[in-house]
Amino acid sequence: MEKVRTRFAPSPTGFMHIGNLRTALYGYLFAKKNNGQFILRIEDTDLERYVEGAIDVIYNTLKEANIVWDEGPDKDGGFGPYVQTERKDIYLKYAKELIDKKAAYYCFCDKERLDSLTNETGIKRYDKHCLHLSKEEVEERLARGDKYVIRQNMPTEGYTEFDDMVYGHVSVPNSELEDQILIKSDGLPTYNFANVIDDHLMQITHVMRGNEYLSSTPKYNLLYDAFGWEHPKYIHLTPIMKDATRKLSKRYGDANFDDFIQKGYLPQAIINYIALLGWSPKGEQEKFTMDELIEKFSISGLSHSSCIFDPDKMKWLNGEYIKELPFDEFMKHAIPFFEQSEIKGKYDYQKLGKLLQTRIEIFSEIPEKVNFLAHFSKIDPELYNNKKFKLNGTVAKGVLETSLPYFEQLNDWTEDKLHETILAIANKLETKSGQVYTALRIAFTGVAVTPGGSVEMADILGKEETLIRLKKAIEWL
RNA sequence: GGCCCUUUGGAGAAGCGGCUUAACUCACAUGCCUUUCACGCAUGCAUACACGGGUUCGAAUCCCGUAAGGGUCACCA
Repeated sequence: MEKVRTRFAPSPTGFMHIGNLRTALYGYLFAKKNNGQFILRIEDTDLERYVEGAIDVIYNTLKEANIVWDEGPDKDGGFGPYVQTERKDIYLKYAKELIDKKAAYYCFCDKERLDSLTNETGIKRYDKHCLHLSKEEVEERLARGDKYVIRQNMPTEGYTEFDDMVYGHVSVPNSELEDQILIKSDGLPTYNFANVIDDHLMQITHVMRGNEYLSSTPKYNLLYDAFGWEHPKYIHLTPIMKDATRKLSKRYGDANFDDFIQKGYLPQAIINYIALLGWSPKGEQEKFTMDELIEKFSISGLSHSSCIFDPDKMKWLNGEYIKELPFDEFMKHAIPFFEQSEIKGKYDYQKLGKLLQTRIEIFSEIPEKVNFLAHFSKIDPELYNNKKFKLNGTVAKGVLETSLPYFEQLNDWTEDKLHETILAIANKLETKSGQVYTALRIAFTGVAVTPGGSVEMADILGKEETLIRLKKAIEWL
């Protein structure tokens, strides 16, 4: 088999959408699976949509996601340049070749005439008006400097067919194909044209892209045919939806890679999750490293139908990744979120981190999980009610009063000693230790749910503050 | 509207004519563990093959039609 070469060809519009990232991922996985190359090409032919710094967003996202390109604007593999605006002259040359072959023609129609072509259903289709211009007239108008575009001359009858590696055989009537513009009046190629030229020149063997291109694929093949070039293999990917009828898009918010990173998702978790969206591996494994993804990836696992992005499942996966992070790695991600919380600068982040690592699925949950520490106000006696430990406000009061002197006398304020102390208190009271633990935990924190038990809480609060809180809690009872 | 594509429980999906009284994962529920919550482990719920016709001894799996959803019909990609 020939060497596999795939490409990711984003437009620099400023964001890396999850759907785009998935397209890049699959292209990368497929290339690497087949020991091939993955090429990054920048499609910036739409000057109006160009956003400053957008190329860096693409670079950074791919790097964070661990998708490495073998060739690209910054990495010449002999097929450059890899930025379309830098290839402007190439396209024009090929367009002229097509004109010589009568597969394309100059068109001078202005916007008004084009608008007048609109039919009763509101759909306009170019009527090949300029195809019939005489050679002399064309040359005269060109010499005069008239604005022009170059259009592809489509057949009007018959069918154009192709085989897609996921959808199978697709057949489209040629009457549906418009004489699309190849070169715009600003001299730059349209996406459709530049794509064909570049994919051929860069020797791309497999074209992976969203299935919005499925119905225009015949146009591409007609272009390849006109040049006498071999078609690439096509792999069209289903869209990722927000719900049954709406596509996931940045307009509906938060579908960008960066947004997820900022919320505290791990790049590998995002990659793992989107790999599973629209592709399913053979076995039952769902958690994969990039290398495993490369090894397992196959076109046959690609889905035919659109899928709905499930934030819950991505969260769960992210939680799995968080749990297996080495602790110091976990803390590196966690610290910025502690800094954003209300306990900023107070309490031991390390100790809290230990408790939190199995309790969060995304890092941004940290503030809401620790903010309670910054508040301590009158505790509702109802909070002490606990059937299992035969606990209520009255019982709790006794437990707390008995406990106070024990803690006051405890100088070695460590988890081990705290445990011993609590056991001693339970012993003294002749009650279950759980009753003491629970009463104290409520007294120390004032909330029903905490990320750790009474010992951990006391340890984090420190002796001084623990005693203050304990005394207050007794008062409130 | 024309054309193209798609259709398995709430979500992702396996299934490729008999092994399917339809796997697995998330979500949800319950139990165990346990000083709360969570983790972990176990069980369960959902009672899902869009609908209608065929073909076949036999269909989620093949064929046709209908419906619904998506895409496309730009000097945007």
